[in-house]
Amino acid sequence: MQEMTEDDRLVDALGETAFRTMGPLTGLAADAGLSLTQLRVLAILRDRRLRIGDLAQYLGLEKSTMTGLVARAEKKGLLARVPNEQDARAVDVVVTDAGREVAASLESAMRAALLPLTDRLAASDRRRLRELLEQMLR
Amino acid sequence: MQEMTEDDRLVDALGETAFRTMGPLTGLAADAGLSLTQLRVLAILRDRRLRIGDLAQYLGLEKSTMTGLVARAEKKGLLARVPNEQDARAVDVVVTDAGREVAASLESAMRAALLPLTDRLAASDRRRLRELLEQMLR
DNA sequence: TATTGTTATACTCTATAACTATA
DNA sequence: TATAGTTATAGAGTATAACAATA
Repeated sequence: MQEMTEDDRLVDALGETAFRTMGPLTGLAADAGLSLTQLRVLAILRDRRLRIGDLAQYLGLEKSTMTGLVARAEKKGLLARVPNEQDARAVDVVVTDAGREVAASLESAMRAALLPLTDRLAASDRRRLRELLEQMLR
Repeated sequence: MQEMTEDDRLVDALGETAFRTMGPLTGLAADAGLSLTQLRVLAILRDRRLRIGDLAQYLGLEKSTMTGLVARAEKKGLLARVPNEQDARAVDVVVTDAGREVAASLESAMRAALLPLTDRLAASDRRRLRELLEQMLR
């Protein structure tokens, strides 16, 4: 049996962390009648408006997939399509007031749901972990 | 605008880390013709055999969902169903040799795919991050 | 001609409800 | 009667390919 390297162990821990984080998030989104992807779209559009194609690229999805996601969120009243002023082919996607409310209430629920994950760490370790993750993501 | 607490920032960083980790993993699994869930099943069954219901519970899915997942993986030759010896109603799921090969090759590909995520950290910081994550997950 | 978004189609994932076989 | 798993059905997410409107 091959010994795992230090970096292998880090990568494994990142993977496990991702699964343990996604679980609660998926559940919470589902409770609100949303998929994780729709939740991400809501978060992304919180402070900007993007065209369908840009949104798709941002999420690594096909344009046609984005069309469907936006259509379903629009039917729920969370997003709206508005014509792009510069380019008549393009469509801007914006969050509605209702969408903003849902996003805000989910945001706090998610923080509450993820916090228990960090229970095993002392406050100083949580701070250090936060610093390291932020640096990694920068 | 409310100031974010230290813990809020940690939770946000965990969420972002999860998304940034899942992206590459999903892509790699897809390249191998697998969903992330099927990959997890392969990993879970690496060193044990579980019944359909136990697998479902482990993953937080319905039995009927598990039936489909196993059926598709079985059709690809990665998993096999074997009758449970104690209970004639039950079915054990096991990984085939082909499944083991796929899992092993994906494992190394995944490590390679996630490593760049940690580029911005010095070796000592990567080590510290690994320690903190392992402690958190313990 | 090239690009933006939509539509048509197909497959996977997921859940709920009804069912079969066994306990 | 209760449990294990399957089947039928339905909706969401995803991709590919073909298409219409605009650039």
